[in-house]
Amino acid sequence: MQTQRLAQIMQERGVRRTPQRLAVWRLFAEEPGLTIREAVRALEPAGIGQATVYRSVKALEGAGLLLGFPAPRGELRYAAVLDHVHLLVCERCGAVRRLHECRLGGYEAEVEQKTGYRVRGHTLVVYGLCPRCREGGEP
Amino acid sequence: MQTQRLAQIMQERGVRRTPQRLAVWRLFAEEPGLTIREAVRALEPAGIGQATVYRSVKALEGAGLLLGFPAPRGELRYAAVLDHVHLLVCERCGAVRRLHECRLGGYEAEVEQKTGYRVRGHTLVVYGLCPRCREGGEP
DNA sequence: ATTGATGCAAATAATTTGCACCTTT
DNA sequence: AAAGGTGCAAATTATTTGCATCAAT
Repeated sequence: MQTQRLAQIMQERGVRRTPQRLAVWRLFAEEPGLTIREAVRALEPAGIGQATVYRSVKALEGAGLLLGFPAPRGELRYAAVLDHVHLLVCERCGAVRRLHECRLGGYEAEVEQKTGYRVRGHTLVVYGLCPRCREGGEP
Repeated sequence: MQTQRLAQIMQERGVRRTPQRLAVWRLFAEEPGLTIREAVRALEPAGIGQATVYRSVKALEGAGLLLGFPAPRGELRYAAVLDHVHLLVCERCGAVRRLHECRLGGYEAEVEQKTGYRVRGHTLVVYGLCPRCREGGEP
């Protein structure tokens, strides 16, 4: 995968590159939309302690390598991010897809002008029903 | 405030209009960017129990009247929403502003076409530094 | 009247911390 | 070496639940 670029970014941003953090990131890259708790369970067999998972998520999130987003039921779920990612989330079954177009470059500049904020990035999550759930089938 | 429209939406969506829920909504309208826990503390003097606050937040969120968004430090914070709202969040001090333009109508339609999802809405959170924090002053 | 909401207190689950030891830089 | 990360178990916080009672439709 883009392990290359990942390592580079970690170095640039002063986040130590440990096997545990790589494992955490890879998990969220393979299965975007997991809960931290779910990640803890998934990584337990690999001998990674829960405290480490929590700490890694924070470190990676702080470095912009993981994106948290609120999911139905008030859960906070995460997805791995390298550059810029928009997500499409099914409200019924929780499926997560990535969207690759971004129309917001100009918008960000405009916001900077109007508000005086220094904009660093944004999070866009589009919600709806995936094709299967539209049909009313089981999630 | 738009208590009018709020009541209407609650009725339409089958959410009972109780004084507690109105109080919860109003709090998040006045101070967007609170944590549920912070709301619990704020509403305690009014005699609203914590279980009620948690349940109200879920109900209002389900009805699209409250929007959750991930804040720095992995916290999930909420803001009141009537129609469609975009948020601008300061990563340093946590200040929250509303943004009123939305360029994403066409984008949603396009996503529906390309993905087969039925899109219901979206959440946009723009992150950055507010004017005060840009200067490096205390939050 | 019926159905659903509230408060309280207790139960459960999620997250953080202290510490000795091991890894990255 | 120095700085920081890890695992474990314990401690702390956050969230949910059961139940009797009350309020909204």
